[in-house]
Amino acid sequence: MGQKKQRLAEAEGQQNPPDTAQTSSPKEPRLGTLSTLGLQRSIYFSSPKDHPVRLGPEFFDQPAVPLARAFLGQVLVRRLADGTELRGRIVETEAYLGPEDEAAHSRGGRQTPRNRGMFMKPGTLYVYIIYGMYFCMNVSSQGNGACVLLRALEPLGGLEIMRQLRRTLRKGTVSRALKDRELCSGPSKLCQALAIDKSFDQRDLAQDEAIWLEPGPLGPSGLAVVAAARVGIGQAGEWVQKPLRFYIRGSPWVSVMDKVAEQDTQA
DNA sequence: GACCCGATTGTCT
DNA sequence: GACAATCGGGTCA
Repeated sequence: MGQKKQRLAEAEGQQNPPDTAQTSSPKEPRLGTLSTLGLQRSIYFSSPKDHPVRLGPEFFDQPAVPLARAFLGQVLVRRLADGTELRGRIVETEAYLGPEDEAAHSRGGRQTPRNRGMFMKPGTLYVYIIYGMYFCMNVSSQGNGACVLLRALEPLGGLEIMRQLRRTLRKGTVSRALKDRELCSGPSKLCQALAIDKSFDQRDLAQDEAIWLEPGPLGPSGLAVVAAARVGIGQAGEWVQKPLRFYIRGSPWVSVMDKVAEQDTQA
């Protein structure tokens, strides 16, 4: 319990980050991340003319579980029509394994117009509508019908824009200002905050001009990662319990913490 | 067509 | 913690 308060306190302390919509923190030099990641630039990074560093197709070409882990710590960037860049560090993901995974939309090999993105090349976005009013964003991985759901971000830049987007897209009328921790702490919240809708379905995260992934200051290595059961999958038999949700331990930005899983992962 | 359900969120108690 | 909101997509007749 005190632990939670401490996390909250830490979060508040980390808040007020300069709301630098277009720049990354000077304390977090991007150089060095490549070696931290243990990746080779020539393989994992491409450098389109206007993006100095973005994760290329090879990054996404791995099975869902390692890809879900690899996403942690990386920075999702969304460029709006006016050029504003919104940034968030990925802190929580879920892996969906494909036909054999009873909780996946591709279970049993089902392929429909809606979930086509799941079967497209790794890095393809699969954005769908849930509960008639929210969006969820997945990224196709290696493996037919397998993908990774992005569940939560630590907002890094463009917080005020995110707040506006969340405010205007939320139902209801006049509402209080959202705290930073409420901006991207859920799969549909992050879609709202980054203005991601159905029009992003089947786009290529490795190529698109409006959305891409940059290597994070820390990358996934060196992070303590918790593996927990996925959220919100009711009837999927044994698949309900499988530890296919991954989040950064201690991060106050995740949507749901799982204390039991954290203890199990501790060892 | 008709019907049912959902990888969620926000509000109220 | 319980529950309503809201509608696209999947399934079945």
